[in-house]
Amino acid sequence: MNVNSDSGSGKRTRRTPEQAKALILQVAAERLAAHGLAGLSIAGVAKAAGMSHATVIHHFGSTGAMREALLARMTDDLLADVVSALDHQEPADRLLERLFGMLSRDGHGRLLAWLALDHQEQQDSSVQVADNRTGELFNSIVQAIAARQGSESDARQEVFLVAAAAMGLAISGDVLAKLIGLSNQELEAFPGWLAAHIRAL
Amino acid sequence: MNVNSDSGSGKRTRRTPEQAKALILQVAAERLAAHGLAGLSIAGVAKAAGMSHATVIHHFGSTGAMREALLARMTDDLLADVVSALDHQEPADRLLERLFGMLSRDGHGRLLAWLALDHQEQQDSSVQVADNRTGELFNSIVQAIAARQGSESDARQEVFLVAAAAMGLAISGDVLAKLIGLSNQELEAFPGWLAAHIRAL
DNA sequence: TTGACTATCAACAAAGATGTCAATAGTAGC
DNA sequence: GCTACTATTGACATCTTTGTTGATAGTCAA
Repeated sequence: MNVNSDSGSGKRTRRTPEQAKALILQVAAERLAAHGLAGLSIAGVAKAAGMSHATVIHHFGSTGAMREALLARMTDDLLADVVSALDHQEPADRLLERLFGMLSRDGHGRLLAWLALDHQEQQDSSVQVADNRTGELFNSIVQAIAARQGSESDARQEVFLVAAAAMGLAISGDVLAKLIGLSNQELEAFPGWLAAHIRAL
Repeated sequence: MNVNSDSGSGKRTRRTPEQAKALILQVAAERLAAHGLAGLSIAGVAKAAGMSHATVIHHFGSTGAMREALLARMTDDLLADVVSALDHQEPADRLLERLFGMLSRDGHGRLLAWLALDHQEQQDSSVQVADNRTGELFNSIVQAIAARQGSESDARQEVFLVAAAAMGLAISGDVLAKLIGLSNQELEAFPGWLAAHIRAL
């Protein structure tokens, strides 16, 4: 588990700030996937990374900042993946599969939702949950859809529907599927189903 | 704010267990709407209800049990509203408006999502997020849709889409709308738009 | 080698949440 | 009025988490 086998000796491992941040975020991502949101406590992450929690705070400033940095990194990955898929002109069903998959996997969507909920409660509008690159990506998708068919407003509604569904799927997909009686096969087929029907709109 | 102006005097207000539970849940609901999920701490609810937090625990057994009781009450309201709308044969767009509205209002969807997140992390499957009445309602809706058109599997996917979108909307509707560039008008029109296009499927 | 810089750490502080317990005080029934 | 029952309470204990601080120890440059 421990990245550093430092435990016994009194030696300190000194890293560059970049290395330290990268290590911390990597461990945090692993813990998010393994232990869920509760795994993102400052003490837990620090211990798993083989350092004191004071060090983590030293690098990120606060627990919240660390979590947002993690979200930013995961969102970077997500955006890169979507952009790459768009560049390679993958079909819509594959694209939705990727999007839904990445949001559901490794707790990304849950972290996003959790931070969004947190920010919603405080009127802390200074902190941005998602940066503007996400907005630009959404915009370009909207433009692409609108160019091919229908009005721009319809395109926005479409994208909004997909995005909202993706969030809902990531957060409570299992529960909803169970409630509705969706089989595992049907659940897996959902992205394809949605892509097919959205294309038909 | 305080329900009881008990503060100064040493008098105790003795309630029946039913009255106490009802009062606590009402105050909890108000606090959820006003202060968000953080407002559901046992101490906070108790103080707002004008009683000691030990009393709250006495009635519900634990903090988690109180929150689930609140969820159950809110879900009851939601189901009752949907069932009533179904009985009055309201058009689909009105129905979706109601559903989305109730989930977005008063933090209902957020509480639902929060509990879903919590339960997902613990493998605490003994606790049910939603009781089986919800499942029955979903099932009857699926049957109704399937009877009118298409396969039952398609109907399940449709219902699943709407449910997931509703959750996503409740949790991060504002953020998503901002990111996508959806105007307030378009956001309000979304339920109607979705109803129209789902009916066309 | 020396010194400045700072990443790192242990210890401490403070806040908050959850839950327990023994004592107290309403209330209903006798 | 008296008694049994229990809703209510303040005080206490415990745990978790976040954040601070002064000291320590790598590292690089002069």
